[in-house]
Amino acid sequence: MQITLPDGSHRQLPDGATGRDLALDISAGLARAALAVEVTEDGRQPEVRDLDRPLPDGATVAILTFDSEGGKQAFWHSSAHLMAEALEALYPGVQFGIGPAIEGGFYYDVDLSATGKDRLTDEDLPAIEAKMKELARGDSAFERREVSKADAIAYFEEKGDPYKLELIRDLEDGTITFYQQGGFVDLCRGPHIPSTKPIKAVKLTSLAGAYWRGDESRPQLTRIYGVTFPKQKLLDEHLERLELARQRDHRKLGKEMDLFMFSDKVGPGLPIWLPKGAVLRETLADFLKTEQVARGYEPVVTPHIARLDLFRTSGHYPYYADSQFPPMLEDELGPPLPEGEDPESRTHHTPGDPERRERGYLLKPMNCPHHTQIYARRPHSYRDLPVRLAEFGTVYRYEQSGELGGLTRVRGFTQDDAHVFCTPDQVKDEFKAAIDLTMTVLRALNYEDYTAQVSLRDPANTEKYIGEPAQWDAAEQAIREAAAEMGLETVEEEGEAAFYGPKLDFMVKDALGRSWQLGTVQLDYNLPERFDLTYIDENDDRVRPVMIHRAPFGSLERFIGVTIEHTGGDFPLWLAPVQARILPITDAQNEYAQSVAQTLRQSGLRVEVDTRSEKVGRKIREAELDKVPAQIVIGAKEAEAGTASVRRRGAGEDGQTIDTGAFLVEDLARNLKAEVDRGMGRA
RNA sequence: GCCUCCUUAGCUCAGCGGUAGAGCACUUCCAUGGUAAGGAAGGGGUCCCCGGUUCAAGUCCGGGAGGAGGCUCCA
Repeated sequence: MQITLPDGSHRQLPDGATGRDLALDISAGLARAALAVEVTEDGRQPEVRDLDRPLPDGATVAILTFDSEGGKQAFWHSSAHLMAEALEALYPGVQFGIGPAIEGGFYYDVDLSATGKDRLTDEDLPAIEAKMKELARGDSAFERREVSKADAIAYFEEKGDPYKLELIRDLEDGTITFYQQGGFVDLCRGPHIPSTKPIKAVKLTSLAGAYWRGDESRPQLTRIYGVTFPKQKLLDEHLERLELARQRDHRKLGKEMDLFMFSDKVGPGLPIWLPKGAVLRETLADFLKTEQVARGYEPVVTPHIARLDLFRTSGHYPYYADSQFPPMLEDELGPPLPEGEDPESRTHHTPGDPERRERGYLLKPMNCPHHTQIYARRPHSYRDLPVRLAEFGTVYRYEQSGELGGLTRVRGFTQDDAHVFCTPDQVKDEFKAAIDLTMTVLRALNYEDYTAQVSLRDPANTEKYIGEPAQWDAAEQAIREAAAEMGLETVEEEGEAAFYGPKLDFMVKDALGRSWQLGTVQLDYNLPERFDLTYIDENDDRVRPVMIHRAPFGSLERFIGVTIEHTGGDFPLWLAPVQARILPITDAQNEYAQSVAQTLRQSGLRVEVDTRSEKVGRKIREAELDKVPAQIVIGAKEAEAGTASVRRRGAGEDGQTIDTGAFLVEDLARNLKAEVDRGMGRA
């Protein structure tokens, strides 16, 4: 038989040869490192398979080692099985859910209720790790076996594992495989590595509760997360990388750099912006406001609350009542309370009952309902459109307590929101313009590593969306076309749409690799309908406008949180809360330093003066740690000559130039100001 | 909301039944030093909150609040 390698070369092997045979044919070293193979048969998707399965004639085959993604996945998946084997040895009777490989490791969901062990804690993990290493040294092969559905069911009924049985019942007969290593048998599609032996370094990282099949109404299993490596050194490096990521965590940097805080008394998920953090917000907002003026947006300002009726019309209330702060009720117009019900309970959540027409106010969860009222204040001609209303609007959402985190998930946040009201003909151009604005924003902050996601309806769950299916189809198609015409590569995600329409989301990753939605452009045919918005077209007919919701940052909170991590706190000059710090060498230069600071401030720069009686070395060190981009050293020479020496942050590392030289103070001010303007795209 | 973990000085953390500790920060004094930490002295704590066990509780037990990582949900 003939096998093609990824480089295009061919190998002749005897019929029935396996991946291992192929690896051996190439080199003994590769055979030792080989974990699995990736097989591509004519015209099919590549498939990762066990090393010891016979190869199909004529296929293209890549040998996978731990260096490849597929190799890692097989390695970690096998590690999950190894952990399961260890758990079964330590806790007989343990029942298993699913145990997949994930990005950066693996987990297994287990139910310990039948073992007498009521719960697992961190202290139990080292024993499990030790057992895994012991079993791994036993060098048991992962053996694949095809079984009939009946046999599979019989096995797990005998074993008493209801979760596996449920999984098997959903599978088709004839496609079921078991894998066994040592005494442990698991239902598994594979692939696996040949044996447990390469699993040398093991770290179980955390415990979490996870509902069976992600369903809150089903039992909660214990999820054990772990990661393994073929060498201890790789594990050490992995842990070191995690530690470095933690150094970039915006919660840590935000505290160190004095950007924002939380207070128990103010409340969870309600960030408080400190002076330096407020500068970030305002600078970003100014940057966007300037862009928006150039793009035909008009600013508006609306209140933080509105009558419940506004949100009844918009559909936010009562359907999303449990993710909103409880309404402020004035009185109740509905039927009397049922016998025995505490009237107090009615002053909080009263979701879901449209007959009970409470009167009151709601903290706004979105700005759009308010904006519809601005549009609706007078009749519009098609000649007026598009109308683009922009507001940095602060909204409040009652996120579940377990969901809150730093600045990326909060309960009160400010959207750089705008709503474009346009004719159906204008939708595509307006949508494209919003994409362009979002990309401009991301470019200004040097974001390159983002993905654009088309968020679509969940076809299996259409009742949670408002509006007509035909409109949804049209809207989803319009988004695809606009993105394609903007040259944007997109991925499509079902079930991620807003309840009122599909959207295009810009996703970026944080320091820990979690993906967050920042910018978003959303298409909405529904609110115009609900609020009966119209314009008069060329034929003097009343026609529905289309609404586009868009927020290039998404929210200032999340955007800044992610940007802190993206930059590691090293903000570009235009964004840095303190752009320059003057460092007099001795107290004798303090006065001159103040005059330099004054000159720079008059150019609009944010400047501090470090007048402490410390050595320059100390002042420079601390300016570096505070991530001040321009450090301006002033000694007797500068004071004499009317100049200032500039040291840029990061200088001195790797033998770089330490200072960029002495400038006349006026020139320095002009240079820095020009750099700021360039950064904001206003050169 | 559920699971696991955490909460001690402004910050980072040690202490884990017997009168609260370190480094940094802060204050004062000395030193006036040219590109990443000069020296000395000093001040600073309801050990998250509420109960319980104990002669004695940051320390053990229960409950609560807040935070972290997951799960679920998501406008």
